[in-house]
Amino acid sequence: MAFEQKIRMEENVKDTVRQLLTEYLQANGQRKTPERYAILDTIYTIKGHFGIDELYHYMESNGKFRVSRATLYNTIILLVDANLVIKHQFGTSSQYERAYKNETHHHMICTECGKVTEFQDESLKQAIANTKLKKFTATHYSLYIYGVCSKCTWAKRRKKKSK
Amino acid sequence: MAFEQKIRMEENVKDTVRQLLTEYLQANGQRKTPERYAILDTIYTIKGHFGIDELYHYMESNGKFRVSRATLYNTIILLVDANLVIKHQFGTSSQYERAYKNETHHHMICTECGKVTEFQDESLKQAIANTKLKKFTATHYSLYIYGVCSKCTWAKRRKKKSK
DNA sequence: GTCAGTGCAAACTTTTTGCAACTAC
DNA sequence: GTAGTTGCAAAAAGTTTGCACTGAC
Repeated sequence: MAFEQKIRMEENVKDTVRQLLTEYLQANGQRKTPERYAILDTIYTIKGHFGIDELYHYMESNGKFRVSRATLYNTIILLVDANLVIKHQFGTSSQYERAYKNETHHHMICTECGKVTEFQDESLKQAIANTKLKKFTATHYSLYIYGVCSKCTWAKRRKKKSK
Repeated sequence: MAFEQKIRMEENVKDTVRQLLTEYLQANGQRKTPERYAILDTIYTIKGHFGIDELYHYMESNGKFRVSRATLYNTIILLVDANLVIKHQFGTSSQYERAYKNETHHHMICTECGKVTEFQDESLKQAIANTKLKKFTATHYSLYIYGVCSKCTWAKRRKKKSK
């Protein structure tokens, strides 16, 4: 796919989620503040996972719009409720990622170095989607597979030998 | 199964994990302190998930052995490394559960009230176990399905109506 | 004009760290 | 005896909260 086409698609996604946010705010009688749109836009600019602090610094250095941490915390909860952002809890701090037009993926987490790698698996995806739950309306899910990445496997062996 | 038999099985599990801890400590040249065994024992007495604070108060009120929070944090990391405890990150604070002889299960998490419910699903379990990962040695996994529990579904409807 | 939403700083919660005292080896 | 561990208290990290001010409606 051509580069320019990719950019155009990204813009479409941004427009769409902006629209979705507007609808959500209207439906809930909440205000359409510039902060909320700026935060949503930034989130859909970032690829992959991010934490609140990262988001804060990204927006600050980007210079387009400055918001306080408190507003980030408030807004991210709103965006999670609006199903525009997904929340994860990998390590100490919460991690987030965009929810709309984001390919479902699973996570491998290295227990040695904490590195998080995404991967796709169609049959796994289907197995989870086909699972019927009692007394529960599922909206989304997270699968975290813990283990040791190849890099750390070697580091660990060296470490054990030297002891 | 008779009640007494269950108790006996539980005791066997405790003995086994104590043994496993001993082996782990020996293999890594670490000390066999009474604190470590007391903490392991307590964890395998608790059924289900627990946080550090819960564990702290449980041990305190139980009166058998008093340990500091710092030691709990240190020891739980050790036990996770020894594959005797599994770490989760549901909400703000870390949650843990015993790893040995604990039926693999999945988690449903209500995004409204935060309630965590466990469930079993054999085909899901197999689908995950059969997934091949590149450059990664998996030890265990966690599947969290987010959504709204039946209780909160009703509460939410009432709330929306009243708005 | 009104009240939801924002920024700031203080408070709070959970986890980590430095250091003296202790104890398993 | 000596280093690995523990307990304590202080610090750090992440998140929430109270309140005055601002701006979307």
